[in-house]
Amino acid sequence: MCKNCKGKPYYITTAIAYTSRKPHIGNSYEIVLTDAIARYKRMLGYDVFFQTGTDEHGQKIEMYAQAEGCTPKEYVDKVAGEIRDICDVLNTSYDYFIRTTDEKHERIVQKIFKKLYDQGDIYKGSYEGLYCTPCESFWTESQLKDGKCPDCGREVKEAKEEAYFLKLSKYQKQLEEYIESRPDFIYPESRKKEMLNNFIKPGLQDLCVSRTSFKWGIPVDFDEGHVVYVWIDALSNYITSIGYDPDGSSEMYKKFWPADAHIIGKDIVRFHTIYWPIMLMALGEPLPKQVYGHPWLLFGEDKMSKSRGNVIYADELVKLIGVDAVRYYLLSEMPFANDGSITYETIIERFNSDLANTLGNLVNRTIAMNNKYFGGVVQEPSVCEPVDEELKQFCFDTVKKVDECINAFHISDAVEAVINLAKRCNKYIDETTPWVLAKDESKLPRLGTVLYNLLEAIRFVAVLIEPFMPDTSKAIFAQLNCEENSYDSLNEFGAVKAGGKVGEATPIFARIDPDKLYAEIEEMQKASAEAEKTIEEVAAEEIAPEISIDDFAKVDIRVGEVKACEKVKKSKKLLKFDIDDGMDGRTIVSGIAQYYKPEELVGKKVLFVANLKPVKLCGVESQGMILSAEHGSSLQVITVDENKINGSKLC
RNA sequence: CGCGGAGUGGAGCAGUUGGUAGCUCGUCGGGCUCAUAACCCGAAGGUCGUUGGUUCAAGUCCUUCCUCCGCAACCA
Repeated sequence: MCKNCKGKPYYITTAIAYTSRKPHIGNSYEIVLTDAIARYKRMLGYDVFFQTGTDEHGQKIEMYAQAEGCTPKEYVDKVAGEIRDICDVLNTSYDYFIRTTDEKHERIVQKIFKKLYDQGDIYKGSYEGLYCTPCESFWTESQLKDGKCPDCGREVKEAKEEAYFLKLSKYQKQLEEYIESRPDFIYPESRKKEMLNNFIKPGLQDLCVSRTSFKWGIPVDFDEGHVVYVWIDALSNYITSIGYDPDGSSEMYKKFWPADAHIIGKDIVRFHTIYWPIMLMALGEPLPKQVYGHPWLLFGEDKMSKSRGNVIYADELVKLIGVDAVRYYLLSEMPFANDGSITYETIIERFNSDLANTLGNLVNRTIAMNNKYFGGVVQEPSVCEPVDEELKQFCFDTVKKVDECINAFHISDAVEAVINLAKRCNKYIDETTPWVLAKDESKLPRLGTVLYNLLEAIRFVAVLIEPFMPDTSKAIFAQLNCEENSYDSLNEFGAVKAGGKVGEATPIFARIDPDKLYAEIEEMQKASAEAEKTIEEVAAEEIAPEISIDDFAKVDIRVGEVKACEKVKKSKKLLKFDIDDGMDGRTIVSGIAQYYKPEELVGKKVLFVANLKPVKLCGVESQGMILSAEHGSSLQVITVDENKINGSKLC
C-alpha cells in the first residue's frame, strides 16, 4: 500500500502552548488533530517525530506569577505541567515535549540571535522621533502624514527604548516567490491569500525582536538589559529541539528538518508563514513543507471564555465520556476551514449515533452472533456470494479514501469514511440475514462465511480507526481476538484466522443518557467554579500607581444623556454617541459595539470625561470618553439615575 | 470601494474542470430481531441569498444588491 514511506522521516509539530493558564478544549483540539496525523503516518511506516510543548516567556507570565506570589519559573512549571497532563489525558503520542525554558533551547536561541546579528539581519535600532505613544506604534519617515502619525494625526515623538530588529524587508521578494510557487505550503488556501495580500505585498516592516521592558525571557547575551522577544524565542523551538546549532547541527536535525507539517491555529498563521520562513532564510535553512492553520472550536456561537462561563476543559470532558469519545468528537466535528462549534447536544448526538449505534453495536452484534452460532470459533469462508465482493471493495475503497483525506488535512472526512465502513457492515448484516441462515443446518457454511467477512471488515475498521481512537482500536482487536493490526495487512482481505476464537461480546460504547449526563455536567461545573474563583481573583488587574488629588482634579467627569447612538461605518467595535452634556452637546466615539446594540443605550444617563483631547476614530471626531466597568472580557457602561442633571460634574 | 471566504430541504454540511441536487442528524411510514429501544429500507421536505447575463445546458462562469464570517484598521 505504501512502499516508499517505510522508514522515511516525517516531522510534525503543534504550536507551543502559552503557559498563561490551563488550556480549554478548543486549545486542545490542535494536539489531538496533530496526534491523529502523526499516528496515521507512523502506521504507514514513516519514521515520525511528533513534537509539542510550551511557550513560557513574556511579560504576561511575569505578571501572573507576581500576582500569584511566585517566581515566573514556578508559575510556568505549574502550568506547563497542566498542559502536559492534558496532552497525556488525551492519549497523544508526542515524541518530545519542548519547553522554551529548557536550557538547551535558551542556549541555541542566543546563538541564533547572535548569528543573525553578526551577519547583519538583526540590527539595533530605536524609535527615534517616530513613535506615537497613544497608538503604541512607530512609523518610518515615509509613512508619516504631514510629519504626524498617519493614524491619529498627532505628534510623534522620540522614544527612549532601543530594540533589535529583524530585517524582514530584505527577504520579502524571496518569500513572496516561495509562497506563490508552492500551492501546498499554506492551508487553507484563503489564509495564503490573506498573507500575500494583507502583509507581504504591501511591504513588510522590520520586526522588533527584543525587549527591555521586562526580564522574563532569554537574555540577549551580548547586550545586557535586552531579552529576546517572542518570535525568535518561540518559533525556533521547532529546530532547537532536534539539534539545530549554528555551529553545526546534529544528525537528527539533518534527518528531520525541514518539518513536514506545522499544525497551528489560524490566529498565528502570519507568524508561521512570514516571520518563521524569513528567519530560516536568514539562517540559510530550508523552510517547512506545509503549514495548516486550523479553525477554532467555539462553544455554540461564542468563543469560549471564563467570563462567559462556557469553558469546557478536555480533562473534564474525558471524565464524562471517555478519552476516545472526546477525540472522536473533536476530530469528526471540526471542519477543515470554518470554525466548528461544541455543544453538549451535539456531543451526545454524535456519541450515541456514531459510536454507540453504528460502531459499538456493530462489533457487539457480530461478536455475539459468532459466539452464539459457532461457540466463538471463527469459520473458514467457503460459500461466497456477490454481495461479499461489494463489502470487500468497500473496505479497500475506505483505505484509499482515508489516505486522501488525511493528506489534505480533511481529518473529519477521514473519520467519517471509517464510520461509513461500519455502516456498510450493518447493511451487509441485513443483506445476508445471519439469523435466518442459522435456522437451516445446510446454510451453516454460508453463515460462517458471512460472519467471517464481518469480522474481517471490522478488523479493517479497527486498523483504520487507530489514529483517531487508539483505545477503541485495541478494544475491538481484543474482542476479535486478532493480532494482525498492521496497515500493510489491509492489502488483502483475509487476515483474520479461521479456527481462532473471538472474545466476549461486551459493548465498547454504552449509550449516553442525556439527563444523566447533564446532571453530571452541572455537578462538575459547580466544583470547578469554586476552583476558578481564586484564579479569577489572582488574574485581576493590579491597582495603578498612586496619584494626588490634584492629578484627579485634572479629570473632568460629567453626567451626560445619550440622545442618539449608531454604529460607526467601517468599524466593528466603534459606536458613535450624541451626548447631551448640558451645553452644546457633543459626539463621543466608544469601542463597545460588541457589548451593546446602538439602541440599547439611547435615553440612558452616562458618565463621560469632558476634557479629554478630541481624536478622530475611523473618520469621526470623538470629544471625550464614556466610562465603563470592565471585567475579564465583559463590559458594562456606567449609568446613573435619570434625575441627575446633564452636565453636572463629578467630584 | 482595504484583502479574503461563505450564503444549498428543520439543523449541520458535500457538491473537483458547467450536463438529472447529495450526505449526516431529526421527522414520518415500513421491515427485521443477531445486537446497546440498537440495525436495514422507503417517504416527506430545497425556486441551491438577490438581480441581470453567457450557454443547447449553471448550485457550478460573469454582473447588481443584501446578509454573515475571517484578516487588517479602529477600541480616548
